[in-house]
Parts: sequence; structure tokens; C-alpha cells
Amino acid sequence: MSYMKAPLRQRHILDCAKKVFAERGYHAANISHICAEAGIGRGTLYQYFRNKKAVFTAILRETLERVQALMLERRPRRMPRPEKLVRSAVVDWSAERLEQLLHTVFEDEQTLRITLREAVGLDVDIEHLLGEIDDGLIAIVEGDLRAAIDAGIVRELDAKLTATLMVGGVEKLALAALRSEEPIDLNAMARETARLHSTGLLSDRVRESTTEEP
Amino acid sequence: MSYMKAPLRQRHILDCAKKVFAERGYHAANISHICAEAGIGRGTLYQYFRNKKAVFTAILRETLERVQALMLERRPRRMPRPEKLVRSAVVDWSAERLEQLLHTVFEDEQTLRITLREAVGLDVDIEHLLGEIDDGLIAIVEGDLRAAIDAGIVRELDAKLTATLMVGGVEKLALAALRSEEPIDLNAMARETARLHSTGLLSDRVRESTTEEP
Amino acid sequence: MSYMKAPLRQRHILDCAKKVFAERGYHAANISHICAEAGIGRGTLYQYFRNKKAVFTAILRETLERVQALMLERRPRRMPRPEKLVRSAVVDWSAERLEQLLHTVFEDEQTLRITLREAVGLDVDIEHLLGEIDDGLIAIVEGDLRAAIDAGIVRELDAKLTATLMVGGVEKLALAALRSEEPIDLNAMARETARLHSTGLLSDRVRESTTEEP
Amino acid sequence: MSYMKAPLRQRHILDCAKKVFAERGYHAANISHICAEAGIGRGTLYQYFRNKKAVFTAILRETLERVQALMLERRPRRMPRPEKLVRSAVVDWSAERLEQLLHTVFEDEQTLRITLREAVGLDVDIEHLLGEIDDGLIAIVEGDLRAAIDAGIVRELDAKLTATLMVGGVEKLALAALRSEEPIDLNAMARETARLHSTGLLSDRVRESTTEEP
DNA sequence: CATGAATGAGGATTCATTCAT
DNA sequence: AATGAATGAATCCTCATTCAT
Repeated sequence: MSYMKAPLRQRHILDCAKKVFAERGYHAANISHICAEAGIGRGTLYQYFRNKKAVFTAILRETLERVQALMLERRPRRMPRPEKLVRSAVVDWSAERLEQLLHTVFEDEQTLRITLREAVGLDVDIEHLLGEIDDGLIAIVEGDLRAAIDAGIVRELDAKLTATLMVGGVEKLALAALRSEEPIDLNAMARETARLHSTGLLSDRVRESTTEEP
Repeated sequence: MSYMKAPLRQRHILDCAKKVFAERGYHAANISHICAEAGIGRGTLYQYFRNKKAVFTAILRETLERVQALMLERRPRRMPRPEKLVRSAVVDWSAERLEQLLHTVFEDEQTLRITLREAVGLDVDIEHLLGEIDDGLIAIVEGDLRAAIDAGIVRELDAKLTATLMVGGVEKLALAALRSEEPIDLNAMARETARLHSTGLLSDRVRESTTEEP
Repeated sequence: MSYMKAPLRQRHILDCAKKVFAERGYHAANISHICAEAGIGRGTLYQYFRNKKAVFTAILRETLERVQALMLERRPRRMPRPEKLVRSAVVDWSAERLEQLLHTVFEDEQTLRITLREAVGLDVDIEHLLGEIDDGLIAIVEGDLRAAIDAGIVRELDAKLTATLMVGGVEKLALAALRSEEPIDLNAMARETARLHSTGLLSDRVRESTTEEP
Repeated sequence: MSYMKAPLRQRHILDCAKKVFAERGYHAANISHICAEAGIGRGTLYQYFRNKKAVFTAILRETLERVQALMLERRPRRMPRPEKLVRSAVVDWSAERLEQLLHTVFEDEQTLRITLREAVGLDVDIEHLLGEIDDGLIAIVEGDLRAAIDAGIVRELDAKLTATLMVGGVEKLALAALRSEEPIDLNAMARETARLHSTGLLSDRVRESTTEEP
């Protein structure tokens, strides 16, 4: 095809592959599909990637790198004392943190689709990568949680487990949206997740404990 | 191999296929693997299932049927007035409901693995089945939530969205356990999920709203 | 199924097989189709026929037997002297003979279809049977021709070759009708064939030979 | 095997396939046989043809194309007045036309065998192609007949039906020759067919009609 | 006899990958 | 470097036939 410097072309192939994998899934996506999308010959792809799986893992690895970059970058900052805060402010802050996380990791819908759907259940190596991405996501949320616990904003709880529940919840919202072919609004999802998890389900009418006077 | 009446053999094949699919995933599992596991010739399988996909969907369909049976069966009962309840009791009850749900739907680890991992991202038909299972799970939790809202136990909130978050959360716990090859303790997961979602994250030290006096 | 004496059941299977083979052709017709049509179990068929091919050849053999019976039966009779005859009478007689032949051999449309279409190009044994049927048909026409030549009604010509042309012609008419899904009118075909072959194409205006005076 | 540019290789495969199909028939011919004959790997064939049937129909389609080309090319020319002609000249001319037709359409014995034997009774699509070939052949002969009728050389008759009879006759001769494994002499067949059909069977001694004077 | 459960040889087809040009 | 022609391992699936019940 047209001239392109090697790194540029690699980037180009990766973008096309991401599109094709997102649309068809790993197995249904052929090397031919990717090469056609990229406008290159079938042999050319093999000058940039060792094999099909290498193309796929390269995509996941980019996602993982974004997650890991975020882990380093998002050192928990000092937090205000809880007495200075109202619940709604915490929810807002929490939602923003989650939004930022989701937007960074799932930078486009294709990445979301690949990570949450097409890469699932493929192969041990890919499963491992997926695990690392998940661990990263959870670790980030967990970090925030720990900081908030330390600051007395969040009560004492199992931070990792809680982070897993939160990430799983928000991902399920995304999956449901993927399925219904609605446009995906990560912000709304983050906001709802933050709200529910912060405040909990129970009505104020439920008593705190038995020991309360009648 | 040995003689077996049709319905029995079908059952037998299905059980073996479930095992093989859970162990190797859809694509890596060959018809030969399943037949070897079942101790039958390759042709025999085709007397009971149209093709490989039909075997797989039969497994999912059984799971779906359990979900749907539970939907009918689990009509929400009368609930006590919230003033009669303490939080821990609600959490216990909620956890029990979730446990029951998980145990019924994911009756064994193989089913769990197939539903949450191996069936993901395969094909539109399978995706559709998975969607129905998910919808069922969520609808069941949603029903409980609505009943609790009506009884004043749970505050007013988007029941479906909340149910989705809860189901997603608990499934993520299960997935994480699958990955780490720990034994899977659905009860613990249900319990933790119920606790977190009931009570929320925030410490009591965070004020309810700005308007409160100092 | 219902009780049936052996020869009767064999007959029944053969009739059903004929129907199925005519409708679907040899390869597309499964043993299952035939057994379903006959209302018997798949194993039962093998008590009456050695294998699939034996069923098919049995059908062809019946046709062949009809042809051979006709060969014996249709000894050429005395024919009138040609001077006693007019062309139209000869055509009529010839058409009748051909009609009789076709009706006897192709006793129903299924037989016609199987003999002319479904049995063609299958296998050496079947090809051989088909050849015998063809030879028989041709020999019968040839016999008539020879008798007519001896009687001076038909001019001296290669009787076998001529018979082949006639049989081929009328079969082609039948094949064309099969293709167009028109109802098959063997009588009309016989009549037209007889007429053309008797009289020839040429107009009277074409001179007999060069030596004629101007 | 060795490198070959696409169109050349396609041609090569087609020629080899023709040979194999002619020798073994459609069902007995495996893809492996064809590839072995062509000296290529099994996968290579699928770069040029979608599937086995596509290879076969490509062969038939080439035959059909030759027939259709001939239809366009062979516009009936002016014919002399019948009074200028003698029968033998007409027969010669007619035979030549038929020879030309047969040689063009059945350019080799393989094509003949495939068209008349191996392609018969296979499948609706193939049957349709065969029908088109037949229709073309018949239309060509029919065109000649109509021209000859217009010129007064051939008497008034059903041109299409007559053409069908002629084509069927000559094809039967070819089939008989195929069966007996004699070498196939299309010229001789054309000649005999032309002669018989032109002149008819009847001896001159049969009177034209009853109304003739004694 | 009748049945239908079990079988496995046999073939078509796909597609990632290699390699000559 | 780019191409696309060639490859063949890998696998699903069909269906005639056998045989236990």
C-alpha cells in the first residue's frame, strides 16, 4: 500500500485490528479481515506481529499499560477530615474518580467491548492479561478506598473485596448497555455506582441495632 | 458403548459436555473430547444434538430454565415493617436470598465457569441466551428490591439498575475466585455483597447534608 | 409396525423407496427417508435388502424385467404389403407401438424420473443395468424396424442406429417435460416422434436427386 | 507447488478437475483427487473456488458459454430456393451444421461425458445449468430448422419439438458410444442423424395418401 | 422379526502461517 | 518491504450399516 514508516504502520494495523476484533470477536475475525481493513496484504501483517494472538494481546497490553500508568499517577492525595464533608460531596468526588478511571481505561467503545466481551474465555495467556487489567482496575479503586478509610471518610471494610464489587457492578452496567446497543454513557454509570455504594440500600427507618430503646 | 435409553444418554452427554466445556472452553473443546469423556463414538453425539453449538446452548438453556423457574417460584412475600427490623437482620435475610439465588443458578462450579467465562463473546445466539440468563438474575433481585422498597425497608432507588450492580458485583467476585483457582464460596460472596450494598461505604462521621447544625 | 408378510413388506418398501428416490435422487435420499416413508425402523430395511444400492438396483431391475418381458412378448407379427398402406396409417401404427412400449416400461412418472435422471452417472453396476434397459428398449424398436424393413414398409437402413435415435429422441422429450414440471404425456411424445421419423423433415420441393430433368 | 499467477492456476485446476470428474463422476471425485491431479495442496483449490460444487459448475458454465456464443454467432444465413437443391446436398449441409455444433460444444470427450452423464441428476442448480445448455443446443438447431422452413426446404413442423428430438437422438448415440467405450465419432453421429431425420424412415412403396389413384 | 442406539470411516472446508517473487 | 500464492493441520459433520435388546 502507501508508504508508511514502520512504527506508524504498526499503529495503523493495531487500530484496524481493534475495530475488527471489536466487531466480530477473536475467532470470527480473520487475519484477512484485519488486513483488508488496514489495506495491506496478508503477508505484511506478519512483518509487524508474530501471529494473530500477538495482535490481540498487543491491544490488551495497551489497555493494561493505561491501567498501570494510572496506578502510578493516581497516588492518593490528602483528604479532608470527614466532619468537613457532606455525603453528596463525597459521592460527587467518588463518581468523578470512577469516571476518570473508566474513561482512561476504556478510551473507546471498542476497547470496552474487547476487554469485557471478546477477550473473555479465550486462552490462559489472554486470561492472564485480563486478570492483570482487572487487578489494576481494582487496585486503583482499592487505593482510593484505603485512603478514604484512613481519612475516616469510609468505614472500616475489606477494601479489595469492596473494590471488586464496585468494578464488577459498573462493568455489568457497561455489558448490559453493550447488549442493548444503547450508546454507552460511562459517566452515568460511574455516578450511579458511586451513589449506591456510598449510601447503601437501606432506608433510615431500619434501626441501627437491637439495643436501641423502643 | 453400552446401551442406554435415549433420554438417559442425552443427560449423560450433557453432563460430560459440561465438564469438558468448563475445562477447555468452547473452541478448545472438540467433539472428540466430549465423546471420549462420555465413552461414546463421535457419531453418537449427533443423534442427540444437531451440532456442537446445540450441545453448548443446551447447557446454557438448562441454566436459563433454572433462572426462569426461580422467577416464578420466588414471588415476593409480605415483609415486616421496617421499624421492627434491625440492619443486621436485613443484611442476613438479603444474603440468604442471594445465596439461594446463586446456588440454584450456578448449581456447580462448571456451570459458573461456563456461564461467566466460556460462553462470553462467542456468538449472537449464545450472547442472547446469556442475556436472558442475566435478565432473569437481575429481575429476581429487582423483585426483592421492589418489595423491600414497598415495605419501606429499602429507600427509593432505581431497582433495576441497583440489581444490575449487585449481580455484576457478585459475579465479579466469582470470576476473581475462578481466576485464582480458589475454591468458590458462593455463600461468603453473597454475604459480603449483601453487607456492602445494604450499609454503604460511608462512615457515620460524614455528615448527612450541609444544612445540619455543627 | 403393522404386520405384513415378508414379500408384501418388501414390495411396500420398494414402492416407498421408488417415491423417495424419484423425489430426491440417489445420494440425497437417505435410508432414513425411505424408512420413514415406509413407516418402519431403520434396521428393518436391512432384513429385506442388503444395502442402499440393492434397494435402488431392485427398482431398476424391475424396470429391466418389464423391458425384457416385452421383448419376448412382442414378437414381430406379419405385416401387410406396403402397397396396401398409406403413410398416415403407418405413422399411427408406429406411434401406437411406441406408446405401448413407453407405458409398459415407464409405468409411472417416478420410474421415468429414476431411469432417465436419478440413475444416470452413479456407478458402474447401475450404469450396466441402465445399459441393459436401454439395449432392451432399443432392441424392441429395432425389432419392429427390421420387420418393417423386411416387409418393405421401411427403407433399408441401419436398424439399430435408427432405433437408438428414436429412443433418444423420445427420452429427450420426456426429460424436457420433467424439467419444465409439465405433466408428462407419453402418448403425445410417441406420436410426434413417430410422425417425424416416419416422414422426415424435407419438403417435397427438394428434388430427389440431381439426375432429375429440370 | 510451483508458483503460478492466479488466472493460469484457475485454468489449470479447471482442466484437472474436468479430467477427474469425467473419470470418476461428481460424488466419487474427491477434492483430494483433483488437487493431486493438479499437483497442488488441498487448501489451494479453495483460493480459486468456493467449494466442490463451484468447481463443477464452472466446468458446466464454460460449456454453456460455448453454446451461447454459438447461438449469437450462428445467425441463419440466406438459403437457396429448394428447387435448386437435391436431398443429398441438404443432408450434407445439415450434417455439417450438426457436426460443427457438436464439436464446439463437446470440445473433448471429457466435456461430453460430464455433460451427458456425470452432471445428470445431481442437484437443482446443476440441473438448471444443464437445462440451459440443452435449451441452447436445441435453440440452435431450432434456428436452423426455422430458416429452412422459411426457405421452403423443410416442411412445416414444430421446430422446437423437432430440434429436441434431433438433439436427443444424437446425444443418445453419444451415450451409447460412451458406454461401449468405443472412440466417439461425432461426425459419424451427426451424419447419420441428419440423414435419418431428413429423409424419414418410410419406403417409397408406401403410398402418400388414400386418395391416390390406383 | 422389529427396533433404534451406536458406530466410525470418510470428506469437505477453514484459515493462520510461510515463502517465493 | 510488500505481496499474495501455497499450504495442510485440524475439525466438524453425515450417514450407511451393525447389533444388542
